[in-house]
Amino acid sequence: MAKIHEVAQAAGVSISTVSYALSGKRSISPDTRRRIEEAARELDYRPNAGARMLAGRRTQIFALTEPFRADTHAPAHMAFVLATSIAARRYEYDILLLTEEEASAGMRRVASSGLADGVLVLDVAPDDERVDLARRIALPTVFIGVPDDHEGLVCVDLDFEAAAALAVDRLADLGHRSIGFVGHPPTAYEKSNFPPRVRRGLEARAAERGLDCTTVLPESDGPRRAPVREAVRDLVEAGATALVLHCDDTSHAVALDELATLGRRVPEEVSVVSVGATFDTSAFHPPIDSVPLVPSASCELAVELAMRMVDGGEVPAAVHLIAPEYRAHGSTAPPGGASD
Amino acid sequence: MAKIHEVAQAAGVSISTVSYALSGKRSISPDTRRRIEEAARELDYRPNAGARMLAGRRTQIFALTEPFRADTHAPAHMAFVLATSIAARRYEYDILLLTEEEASAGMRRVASSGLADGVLVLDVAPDDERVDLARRIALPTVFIGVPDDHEGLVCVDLDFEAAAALAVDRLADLGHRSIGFVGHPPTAYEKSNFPPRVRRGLEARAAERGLDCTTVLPESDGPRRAPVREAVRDLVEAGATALVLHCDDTSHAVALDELATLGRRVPEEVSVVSVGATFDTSAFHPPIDSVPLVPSASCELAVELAMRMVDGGEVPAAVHLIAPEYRAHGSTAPPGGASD
DNA sequence: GCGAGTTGTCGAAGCGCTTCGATGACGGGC
DNA sequence: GCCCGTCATCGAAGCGCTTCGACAACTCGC
Repeated sequence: MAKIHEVAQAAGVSISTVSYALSGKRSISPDTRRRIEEAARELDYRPNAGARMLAGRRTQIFALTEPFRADTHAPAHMAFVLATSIAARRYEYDILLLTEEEASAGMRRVASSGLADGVLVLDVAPDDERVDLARRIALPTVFIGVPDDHEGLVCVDLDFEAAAALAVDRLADLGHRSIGFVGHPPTAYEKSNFPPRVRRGLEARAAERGLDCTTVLPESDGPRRAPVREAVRDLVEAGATALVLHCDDTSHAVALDELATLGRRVPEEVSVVSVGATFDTSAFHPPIDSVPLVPSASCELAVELAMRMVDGGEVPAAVHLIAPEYRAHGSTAPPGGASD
Repeated sequence: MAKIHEVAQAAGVSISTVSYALSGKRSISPDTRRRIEEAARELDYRPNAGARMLAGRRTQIFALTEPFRADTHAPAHMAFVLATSIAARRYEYDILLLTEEEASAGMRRVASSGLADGVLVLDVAPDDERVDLARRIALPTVFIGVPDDHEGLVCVDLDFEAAAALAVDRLADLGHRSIGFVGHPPTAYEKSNFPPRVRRGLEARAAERGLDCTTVLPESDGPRRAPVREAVRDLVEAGATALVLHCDDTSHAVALDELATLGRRVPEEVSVVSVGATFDTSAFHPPIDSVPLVPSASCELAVELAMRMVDGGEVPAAVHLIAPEYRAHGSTAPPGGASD
């Protein structure tokens, strides 16, 4: 743990010169800068974190609150944590984990001890307790997800309504007139904030385009996922020529498996699109079209907004919706037609 | 963000008195202490993190490195992260996340900037690159998991060999003579460090007890998990009266489902035990006996050891194995006998 | 009733860094 | 050739806390 003093000595300059050379906050002659950088490298110098926090007024840390609820979908969650961490590192920021009940107490603690420069809120519930807290603490806070009451908050999220609409448009454009929607289990529509948005967006656009749309929210159960299989069978037999899926990965696989069992080819006989649920639908058999969740997009924007707030910039309290993107993998085609 | 100065003023004492009263490092008269605590509460005072790091020589932060490998099992991983965080909070420590490639670069960075007091290493691979690094940095480091080369390291882990042996003993004691082992897919035996230990422990103890033991490592595939079903069928038809499972949750459920399909009752006709894989086997149908992974046990011990090292205590470089525990849920019985 | 502890409190010295204001050296315009 | 502006660098003042040593004010034991 070399100190700035040693670097200064090695480079034959004062410590303030070292500080300025390394931070770039004042101009330093090229020659001096080179000597300093060399000395710093040689000594593997990094500013002491505590001293830096105290003297500068940056901690270079964002707190990430994530209440690991019982219904938390681990893989998706991990993807978001990871994406946030990576996005933060781009700005030389580290992520401090605030879990569980600690989510609220931790936010308070971190705010009043000045441990973090900002807070990123993950796994947002419709009636999230962290909403009130965010309004009270004087720390830049960004929600990744949209709580019901989001007045005065900065939120970032995929535009789930538009995502669903995009899928509907694709199918409508191809000529489908009757589609089926396989959603999450019913409870998900109370505990999380986005499933209802997908459903709403889907049904609204389907109505607009004059499509017949049947929604099924199969219960989750054992390894057989009988309810999902049943849902797929019912929808297809009732005449749906396309399926929109908004459920977990296993249910996706099961739905495809059931279509295969029924002898319905994808996309020749049934088109399939996944909306706002999975990350990589190209690994399914067959690969399926999707309007995917893109954790990096949300997390990068969230971090960028947080950075702007830390830097004293103006960030309007608003819901920042990320435009969805359609990724074709060959699982849609005109009804009764050929692959597209 | 009240400062110690304000608390001192409010309580009518000097700042050093406040510091001592709050840290308990010197005796303070009960009356003074009360006044100080009251003032601190009133002002919602918390020592500034940066100042504390600088002046004390504690950051109150542990870095947690977790390289989110592609084959990382998200739910298990999350459970460990969570358990670590909770264990750390008991000592008033926070967790700083070091992900991905950042795992190594991050360890170096954190060590030389003095951002953390110690490092906890998660998701350890047999040939983990963090091993060398741990030996070089002058920061207390504890591995949660055991790399092949662990000389000079402090490691904590469930005693997987003993866990497997425990399951074998249970079955042997009940009178089983022929058991089947359903493991993870073959690749898991190269990338992770514990599957081989389970297998080794199981086969060794089975040999000791004179049991006939057949091992199958079914490939992982689609939602049907055909290989697992096949494995279960083959083992049972070959005469195994008990099944030891060391695979993911879905495979557990599939195995039970297959037994049901085959009309073999658990535990009357086939006993089933899960070893070192799942957290809660009581939710299966039927609930099954297990020697579970207990993230909290490993993580608590890891944190405790790290704390001891931070406090300058002597912690021998060694593998600290946690004794496994058998949890009965009624899925084992004497072969061809009644439930136990 | 006096020296020797004890106890409770205080002032001040850092911890390692950032940043402000000052200073000296230099160059260009007139 | 003088004045002023720029540029590169430096010294020193904190940032808010912990901790060391000092020191009154007591308490005892004899």
